[in-house]
Amino acid sequence: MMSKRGDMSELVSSLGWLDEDLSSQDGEEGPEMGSHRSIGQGSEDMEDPDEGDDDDDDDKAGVDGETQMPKRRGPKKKKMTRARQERFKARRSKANARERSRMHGLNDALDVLRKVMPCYSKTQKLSKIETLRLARNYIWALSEVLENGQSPESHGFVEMLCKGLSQPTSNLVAGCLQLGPPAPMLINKLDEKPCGALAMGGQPGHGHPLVYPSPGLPSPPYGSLEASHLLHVKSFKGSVYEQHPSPNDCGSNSTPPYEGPLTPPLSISGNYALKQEPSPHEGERSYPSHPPHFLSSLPHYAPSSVGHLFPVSRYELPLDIQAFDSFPPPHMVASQMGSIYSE
DNA sequence: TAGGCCATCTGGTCCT
DNA sequence: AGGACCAGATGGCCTA
Repeated sequence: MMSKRGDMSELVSSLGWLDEDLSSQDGEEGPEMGSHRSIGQGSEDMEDPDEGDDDDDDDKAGVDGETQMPKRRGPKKKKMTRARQERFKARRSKANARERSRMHGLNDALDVLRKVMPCYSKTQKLSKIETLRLARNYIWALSEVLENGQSPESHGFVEMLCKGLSQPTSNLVAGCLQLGPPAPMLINKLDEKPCGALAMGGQPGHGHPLVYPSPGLPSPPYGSLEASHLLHVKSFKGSVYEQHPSPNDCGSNSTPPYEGPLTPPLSISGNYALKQEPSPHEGERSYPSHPPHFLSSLPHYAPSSVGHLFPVSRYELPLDIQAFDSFPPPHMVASQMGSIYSE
């Protein structure tokens, strides 16, 4: 398959805008990146700002409308002097480094987010998209707890958490929420144990073989529980199936569940005996109409304070997981989240 | 081997 | 002018 980039490369090269030296730019950056790295350098970035007025903007000439000039007319300033090459390379290299740094910051933030999710695994990281989906669901579910009094032990709560998640992620979450109350000795051993094993056999009397494995489902391990995350699941003392869904559960309360165009239907629904009805509004977002009120108590933080992201290794959940018989009260959630951004 | 996920490079656009 | 942000492209790695 000839890629677009490949096409551009050929085009640019044929126009003589490329200097063979450029193909080795950014050589200091990582082992990857192959031949495509030098593509697209016929843009204005290549132009030397010192070259005079009549040299520039021949790209824009074709865009500005009145004149239907072709973008490139004739062999103008196609020569890449050594100095220009060096300038361009330096600029590109700096931009690449910034972009890498920016993406690393984004990934660090995602890691932090993963760690405050109700299910966290060192060995089986949630993908980026699944992390975001689970976070959305978690906020949504907590808001239901706070605003509508929905029980975090209810079947609807778990259903909300798993809404739109992929099958393995749903199993991971469901498996983690199957845990009984954390025992101190158990907590220390949770790190490396797949939560599936815990759910199935680690907690006799609490682990109900209702969630998985299920025929056709991938087998655990999907992850394990961090001790700090047991705070999120401590309220799940028994199986979620020890209760019948109440009229307050998400399926019937005022806040319609999210039914976005997400991943394929959840097999977990079978395990939970949940009904995954196809949404009549596929593609529409159906979030709660207003943000959870506990979020309003979160401290404001300037983006700049998040810019230098706190090292993940230094991040600790400040909540005492033993302190609550149920979900942490909103103000604790808020303070916890506030502490994330106060470093 | 196909597909999913990811990191990286890149050029364009917007903002300060 | 330079940086931040974004989206597209690409190739590597992993797994079913």
